[in-house]
Amino acid sequence: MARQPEPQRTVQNRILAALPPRELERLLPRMQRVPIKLHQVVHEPVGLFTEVYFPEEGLISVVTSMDDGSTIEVATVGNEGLAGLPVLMGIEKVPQRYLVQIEGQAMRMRADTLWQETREDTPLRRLLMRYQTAFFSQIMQSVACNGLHNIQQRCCLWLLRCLDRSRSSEVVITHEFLGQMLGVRRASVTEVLKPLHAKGWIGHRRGVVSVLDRQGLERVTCECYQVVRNEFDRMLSGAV
Amino acid sequence: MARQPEPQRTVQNRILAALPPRELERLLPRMQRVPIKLHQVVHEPVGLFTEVYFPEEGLISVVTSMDDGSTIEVATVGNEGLAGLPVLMGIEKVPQRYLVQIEGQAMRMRADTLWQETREDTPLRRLLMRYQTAFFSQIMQSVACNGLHNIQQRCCLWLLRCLDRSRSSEVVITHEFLGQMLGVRRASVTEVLKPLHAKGWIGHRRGVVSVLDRQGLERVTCECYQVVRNEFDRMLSGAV
DNA sequence: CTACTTCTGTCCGCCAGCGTACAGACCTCC
DNA sequence: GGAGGTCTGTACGCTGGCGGACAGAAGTAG
Repeated sequence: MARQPEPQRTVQNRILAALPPRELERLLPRMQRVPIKLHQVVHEPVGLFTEVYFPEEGLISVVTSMDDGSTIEVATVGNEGLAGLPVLMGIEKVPQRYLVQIEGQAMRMRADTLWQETREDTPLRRLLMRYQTAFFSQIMQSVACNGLHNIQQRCCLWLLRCLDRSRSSEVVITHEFLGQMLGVRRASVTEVLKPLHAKGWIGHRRGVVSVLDRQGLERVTCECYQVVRNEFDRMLSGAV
Repeated sequence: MARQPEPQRTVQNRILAALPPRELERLLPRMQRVPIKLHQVVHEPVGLFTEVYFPEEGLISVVTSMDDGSTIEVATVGNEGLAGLPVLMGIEKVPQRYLVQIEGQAMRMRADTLWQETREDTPLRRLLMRYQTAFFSQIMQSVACNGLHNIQQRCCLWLLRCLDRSRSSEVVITHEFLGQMLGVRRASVTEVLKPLHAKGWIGHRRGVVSVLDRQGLERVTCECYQVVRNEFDRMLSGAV
């Protein structure tokens, strides 16, 4: 698919896009469209949240580390959301790392601007609160998923989520890194990918996994994929 | 420990207790102190959130079920929090079940009252937002915990959390039920409790686990216990 | 006291995933 | 083209937890 240069006017972030046009117009000057680069760290556990990101394309992972050095992804943020909810809550520091998993671009806003813009009952605040609830559901579902589902299911889930946020069907990631996202050994990743490859659902290149058959993956993923998707749709569609 | 009848004036819920006195006084008439009974369901996935609960004593679990009938706890709410955050967000339905795990009492408020009271930038809203951020951290830590830690660690963690919310050291629960909270087999619970019993850290009665040695449990639990505790303290203490 | 239910302890074989290790494949840079 | 780093495939033994089952213990109702 040829990459079309986006006109600056349309925003691809679903929250921003849902704003009343005049409100969006008012806010646009306070934001900047910036590229988000692979493995760029948007927030460190030690630092302050000085800026927030509304992704338009690409994916930001929220990752936790344990004392023993093991890491695991605890949430993802794509064009349906915002990386920086704590700012909305008046909090500037959280113990998780936010890092870019898939390249793309995002609308960036200063943290204090967001804070000002959401103190009153504005359309933006309403939308963000709905998003927040869906985000809660996403994480809660992940708690359950990590407790109940096996590596292959979770690996497919992860690939599908990436796919939804990427315009390409190629995911740039090593098995080692993917293992860190899933909280498992590198070798386990290789092992669960093998049968998927054998069935022709995915392709390989060094450091790249490409999805060839979405339906295939959807068949072996756990229900968590749909549950979370539905919940986001419900929240962003305006249902109570 | 003899159970003292609480004077109606003091609230044991940490959020309410942190309100400015006049604000609390204003809100008290809009709340009711109610007992919360073992296994009482505070919110069903199908129903509406008509009321919210600020627990004073006892514990409310947030539980998710999968299509295959397996269940697992995804969060807990004690006297540090509120069961009903989605209401704050203008949402009335969530796909999780809220059920009482440890008896006690809570301050109950109508959902629409909470909504009205938190539309503006009130002290209650500020506190709830801080709580919300800590709650996010709790759930994220649980995602990691379920992905990385073993059953014994998680079981101890669960017992400790109960203990923190209970005035007694006895937790009324069957292995079957505890298994459902942890997302594991009933027999696995029996197995991980055995060594704890052998070390004299816990005692048994049919349907009851009593904690005899906190320190012992803390030694084998994963770091998640402290991480979450610290995060709640940080949020409720007012740090940014 | 008896009958019945429910809860707990235990045991079996089994398998997913772990830790570890090593060799070959791939890419990049010189 | 060659050297060196990095990524991937695979293998081996081990263990934690599973599914399933059953017997005995502890309550409960009659």
